[in-house]
Amino acid sequence: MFELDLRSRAPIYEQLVDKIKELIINNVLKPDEQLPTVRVLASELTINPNTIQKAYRELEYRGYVYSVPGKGNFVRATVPDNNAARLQTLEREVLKNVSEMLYLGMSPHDITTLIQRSLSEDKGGKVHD
Amino acid sequence: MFELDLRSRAPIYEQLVDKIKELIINNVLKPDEQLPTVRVLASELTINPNTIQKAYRELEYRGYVYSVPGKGNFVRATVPDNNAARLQTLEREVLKNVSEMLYLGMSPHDITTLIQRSLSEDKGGKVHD
DNA sequence: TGTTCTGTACTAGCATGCATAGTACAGTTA
DNA sequence: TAACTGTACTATGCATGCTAGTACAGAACA
Repeated sequence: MFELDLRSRAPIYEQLVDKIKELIINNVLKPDEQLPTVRVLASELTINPNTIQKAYRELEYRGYVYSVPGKGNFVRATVPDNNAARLQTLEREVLKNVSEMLYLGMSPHDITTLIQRSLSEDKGGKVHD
Repeated sequence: MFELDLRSRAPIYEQLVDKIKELIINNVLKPDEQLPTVRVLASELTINPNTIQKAYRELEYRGYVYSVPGKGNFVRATVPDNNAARLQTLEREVLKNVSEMLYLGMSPHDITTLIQRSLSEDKGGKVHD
């Protein structure tokens, strides 16, 4: 399903959360689609099932996944609702990154191009199909 | 000088690195300006001097600071030179953040406005004549 | 019904890393 | 010389990530 960097400083469960969240955002994992079971994914990635479960619980807490005991974990159709705080964090992050890009010598024009490209390349759930 | 979040999951020395780097990028700390000494900053923030030193060493390794034994730590005038890899990381990060902003319902127009605003608000740490 | 899948909830142990305290030494400056 | 500076150690306490192992309840199905 994806790769992990076991040598990274970032905890495995957090890498899992990040990658799965990304797949959901980019509509690779569709709403109500079942995720791999805890045990299956654990044996595929050769890590401990507890680590997978920790990632799934975190994803559920953040509103990206719901779990049905006895059945499995599934992609939530609705977008998490505390957008305001999250959006504010994202904005700050982007501003900081843009500042550093300028500091490192990237031109405002190239930065604008980068953003426009990402806006038109949106893989979002509403387009395609 | 700044505040720390002792309850954060992020290590103190890493918060220090991040904040000082930000001050340098935004030209609040000018080139060749002396940073607070290890011991002074430690007592101001009521943390251990070793933690400050760890942050300063990290900043030196990343090219933002140089240290003169017996004198102190100073802001480096030149921009770090392995820009390519760092810029690539920043680009990926920005693309990911923009994707999530779209997913959370922010409009492309608002995102564009945000970026343009940050580009014109540049505090010009480095002028690339 | 019984089997096997699913999620969930524990305990325990190990390794790693952060932060601390403490001590020490060399270079710089007044 | 005295009082700064950075730097380099050791040792300790503590939190956390990850693992192993065990156990139990709900769901699906032959």
